[in-house]
Amino acid sequence: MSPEQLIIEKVKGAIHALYGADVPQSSIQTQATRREFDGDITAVMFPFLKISRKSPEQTGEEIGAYILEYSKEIESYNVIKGFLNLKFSGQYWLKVFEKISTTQTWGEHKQSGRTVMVEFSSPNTNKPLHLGHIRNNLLGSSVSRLLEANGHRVIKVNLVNDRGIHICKSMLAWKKSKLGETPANTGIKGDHLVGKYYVEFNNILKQEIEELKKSGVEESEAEKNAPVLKEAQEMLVKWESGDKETVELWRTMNSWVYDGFDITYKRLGISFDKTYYESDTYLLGKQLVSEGLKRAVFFKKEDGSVWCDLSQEGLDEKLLLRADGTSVYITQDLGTAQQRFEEFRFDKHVYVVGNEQNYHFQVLKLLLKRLGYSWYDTIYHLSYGMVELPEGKMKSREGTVVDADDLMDAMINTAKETSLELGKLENMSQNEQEQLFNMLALGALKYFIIKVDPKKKMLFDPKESIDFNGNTGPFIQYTHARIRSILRKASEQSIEKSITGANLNEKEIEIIKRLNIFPDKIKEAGDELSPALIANYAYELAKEFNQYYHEISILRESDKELIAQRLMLIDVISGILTRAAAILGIELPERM
RNA sequence: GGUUCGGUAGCUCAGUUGGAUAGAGCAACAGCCUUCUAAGCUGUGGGUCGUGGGUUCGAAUCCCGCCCGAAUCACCA
Repeated sequence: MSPEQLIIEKVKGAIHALYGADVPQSSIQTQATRREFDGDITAVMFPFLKISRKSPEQTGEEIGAYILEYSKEIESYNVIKGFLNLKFSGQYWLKVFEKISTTQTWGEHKQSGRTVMVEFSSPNTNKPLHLGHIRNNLLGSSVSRLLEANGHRVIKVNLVNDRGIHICKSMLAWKKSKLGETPANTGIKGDHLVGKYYVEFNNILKQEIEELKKSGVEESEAEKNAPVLKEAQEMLVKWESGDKETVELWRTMNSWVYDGFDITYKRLGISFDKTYYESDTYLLGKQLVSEGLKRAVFFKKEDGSVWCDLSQEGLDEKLLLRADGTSVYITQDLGTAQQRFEEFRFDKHVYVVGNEQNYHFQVLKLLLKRLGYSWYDTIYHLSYGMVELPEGKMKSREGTVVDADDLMDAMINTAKETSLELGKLENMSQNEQEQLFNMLALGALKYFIIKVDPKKKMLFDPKESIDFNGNTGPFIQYTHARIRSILRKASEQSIEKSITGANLNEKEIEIIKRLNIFPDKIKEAGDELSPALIANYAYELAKEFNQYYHEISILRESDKELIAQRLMLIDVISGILTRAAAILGIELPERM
């Protein structure tokens, strides 16, 4: 039972004994006592005044006195205004500490028997991954681990958008260049090479539009009628009709991209249980639409296109099939969702997709509901805000993006410079050093991105991201390295760690309280699908340790029992930090 | 215009089911390395929590109006 739950029981009992009334558990409000007051848990007295018919102070006094008399866990109490502050005994916290330290899986929850599918990443194959994708990937993978820690069976899936006009654009520009460039003959990473030709296409397009405008064509017309765009559209038709040459080129260029993506995913520490390709799924859903049409859930317009009227829900009409009978994005998503449900019978399906698609998912759920699927509400759109740069938004067409690979390289460089400056690596081999730089750089990047509430748009300031001081990933890594260093020294001197029953100081109790709420944090973060809560938790814990570190000398104490107990405490801290970091995907070094 | 989401210190962000004097980091300033790692610690300054009402013993938090910003409302994906 948590301290808060315990206090709720006690207060309930006290009110029953003192005033002969039963109050619902929900009316008993507790919170951690604020630092400036003496106590651990605070109960709010205001809701009970009608029952006690006394002042807030007097009510608090009476309840406090009663609890003190009948509870061995409570050491003292005080009342300030309507707040009853209760203080647990050191013995109580020692027991809590013992429980945490003997529970190997502290923070992990029992198997829930629920299956959760998480779709994330979902890249286009016409360009390399950029900062926005990094946020998506980091969110998706940390949310997956968070759900696993909550005992769910998690299936991570990726839906690769490998077909459509965008990839034709890259293909066309590549073909036109007649250079025959490949990753092998240029040494360029596959996704970057294809991305290069996507930018090239847009350059050609821009040029053609300019020329058309010079010859007197309106801008909007020029944008629609540029020859190169027509060519790309023709290419898409060729692809859809299975034209051998086009399909061959498409396969080749996509394979370059996949090789490139694999490298980036690996660096980011990301994997999937199943990968779907849109070229396989884009026709799915037509069946659903025609059934909906039969049952008059949808309707057909004169030109033959199929729509759903969502005006009742405050939305517009939504297109489901084009006049020529081909399917659109949402048709595909309807089919995919249904297929996945048949296959996995998930209890929840999380889509990690940017907030520019809020409307899309609103519609998707509504359509599934209209079609009569009872599981429509298990679909959850984890919508995250855009990543912006100090100069404004990123635009991949104009090449003003922060490339994922470049960014990681830059951060590894900074990690190297910073580490060498601080000069702590004398005893490390070249190989170990490289590993450390990599760990620090990715730790910094991951923490920087994950610590922000997913809903909010975030600003990525390169200057700030490479700062390894303060509320950062490297701070947590540093804290861990410090702890491991102490434990190494203790082990060299054969000092045992154990819980001896020595008195705990205030800071230690504070730390134990924080360790104690770790399982609740995991639960809360899992319910809200917000790894940011775990990031902040880890930071607070690390900060508390650093303060503790400066207050006392763990190994220089004369009392052997005290040393043993303190070693045990920091060992537990290191374990929890490691577990929290694992959820965030951050590796912690043994030394740095 | 409709829908959705944001607005907290100069900047980047936290803020538990509504609770006490709203917190971190960065930046600025002042201290702390003969001691287990100074990527650290301590202190100072910095706030009409967008705004106006309402509910309540009590509001950054809940409700309503307004202001500002973002995304979206395609026979693109």
